[in-house]
Amino acid sequence: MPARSIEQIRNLCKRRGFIFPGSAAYGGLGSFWDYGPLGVEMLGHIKRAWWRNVVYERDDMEGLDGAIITSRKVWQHSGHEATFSDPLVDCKKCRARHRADHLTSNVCPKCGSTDLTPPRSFNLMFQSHVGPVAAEVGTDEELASRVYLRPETAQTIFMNFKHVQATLRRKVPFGVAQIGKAFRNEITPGNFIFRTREFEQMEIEFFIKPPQFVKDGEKTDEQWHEEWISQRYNWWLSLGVDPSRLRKRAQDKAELAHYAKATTDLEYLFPDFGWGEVEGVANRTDFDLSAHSRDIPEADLARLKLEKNADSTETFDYFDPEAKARYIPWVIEPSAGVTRAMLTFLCEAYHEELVKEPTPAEVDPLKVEIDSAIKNAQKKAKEAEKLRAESRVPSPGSTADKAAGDAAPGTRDTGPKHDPVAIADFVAKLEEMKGRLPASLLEIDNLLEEHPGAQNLEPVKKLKPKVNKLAEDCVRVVLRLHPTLAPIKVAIFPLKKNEPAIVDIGRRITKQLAPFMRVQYDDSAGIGRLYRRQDEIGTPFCITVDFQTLEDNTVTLRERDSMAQSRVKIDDLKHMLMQRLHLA
RNA sequence: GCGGGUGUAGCUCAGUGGUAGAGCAUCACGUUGCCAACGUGAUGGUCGUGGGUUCGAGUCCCAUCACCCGCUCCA
Repeated sequence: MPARSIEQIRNLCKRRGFIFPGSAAYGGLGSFWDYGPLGVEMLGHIKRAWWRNVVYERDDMEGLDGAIITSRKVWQHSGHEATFSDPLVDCKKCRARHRADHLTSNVCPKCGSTDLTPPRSFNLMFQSHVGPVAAEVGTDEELASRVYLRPETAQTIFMNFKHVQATLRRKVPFGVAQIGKAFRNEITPGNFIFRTREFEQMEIEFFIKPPQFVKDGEKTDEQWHEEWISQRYNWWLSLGVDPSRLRKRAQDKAELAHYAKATTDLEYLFPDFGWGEVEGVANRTDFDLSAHSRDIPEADLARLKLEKNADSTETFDYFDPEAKARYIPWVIEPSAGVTRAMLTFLCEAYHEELVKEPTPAEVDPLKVEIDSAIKNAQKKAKEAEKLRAESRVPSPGSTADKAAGDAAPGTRDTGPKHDPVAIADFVAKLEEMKGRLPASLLEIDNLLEEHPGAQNLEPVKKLKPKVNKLAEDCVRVVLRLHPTLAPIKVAIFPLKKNEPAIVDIGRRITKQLAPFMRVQYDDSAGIGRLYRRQDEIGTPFCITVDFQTLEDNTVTLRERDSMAQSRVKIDDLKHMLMQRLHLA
């Protein structure tokens, strides 16, 4: 079972050195995060895995690393300066928020009020200025020096289309990959690192023939689009994401960005907030390359709803030697978030497992308490039922309803605090799980914590810490990360830290493996605790140097997921680990 | 930005106006023959921040910041 909540992941990330809140000593800065020693390793692994897959393993791709700070002109002509901002109005009465450009009149569609705030514009791009002089906002001088932190890496790829094509002598179809930071002043960041204002992208612009030049037997833009969707989908699966939690979803026409003919999102089923986009594969047509080009024919400008570009000095076209024609290529864009990928892999890898069977002496008292909790819950359910029946008598408009009368439906239930239906469901589940103790210990722990029917019940409050304590004693947290993604690859322990011969060998193995993989030597606790620590950060292998090592030069190799142990010759360690970690 | 909630040690929390605490974690020493062992000791907090009330504020008031949950956002 993967993570039950983002909170679990956030805690683990902070506690074990993956991710810390940014600017923490000064109270933090919203939506900015610092990646710690383990986080930076994992980000690096994600990026390398992606780069290997889309650049090294293909024969039609090149790489690029463009500047983050980009001329304002780029974003004017890409359409971002005009489009990448949302004029918003708030309804003062019901507090709903609407896009001003989606309202047909000056009336709130939710409550009908006309008491709306004036539209306020949120440009999603961070801006700065090149040069030391600060000019007054909006003046020609200010606009001349204004630059934007790129909101997507894509545009620097478009700017370099001809450079890459010419210097690497590429023929269409080919693509350019880029990994780098992007910045968006999001109105609503949140869900930990899912949506942040500074994030990292992995983007490809794959240049293909425009439809009118595609010959029989060649792939159309739609076929290329499909192919990239499945390519990218498979990449996520190859790194351990379960297909039941990854889906492809084609965007509706209304959802499409200003540049796209079609977009399919890859969505992961996150805890707490459900399906969330982790990658978008867009068919951007020839929109961007045309937008940045001078000398585009009127017909094409009209088709793409573009203005004539008088600023650009280039035309981003391509001479196709086979077709003997010059054209502006179309573009398929697979675009994923690195930081979002990290959250995805962490959620997917997070597991809690019962590794120790609680004894009957520990479980039996729990059963007694569960029985009394069930009895109490049933009593509360009956009382609530009765209360509900009575409260139906006074009609809406009574004093109790007045205060909540204007609230949107579902915001506050002023009725009895117990919901008989929820309690009945809770009781049924608890009964069933009780029958499966001790195996169901974790499920009960979760049920007491999460189930709506369990809230506000006194015996449950008493029961919860006891179940939780026992669960903690019997559980291990393990990140079942794909070995490629694990921040630490191998941990090395001496079975007895006061035995110089054992310690020496442990340190020697550490030094021997260090140039090839991230290793961690640890002698600061008993062997069991050392294993658990590594499980929690997803280290695939642990090596223990023991007394037998002194006799036959073998060590214990312990595998994370199965906890199985085997003996391996020290001389074979490096080779074997390289193989099993996919490093060789 | 608006509404609701939260903020005390790395973590989980106790502390209702009178000398800042517990458990876990971390570190040191000893002990320990493979899955969160034990003993002894130690480190660690201007109680989110700033202001106010008070002889005295973790506690009461105001402001502010951050996080969480909602509000058409998309990597």
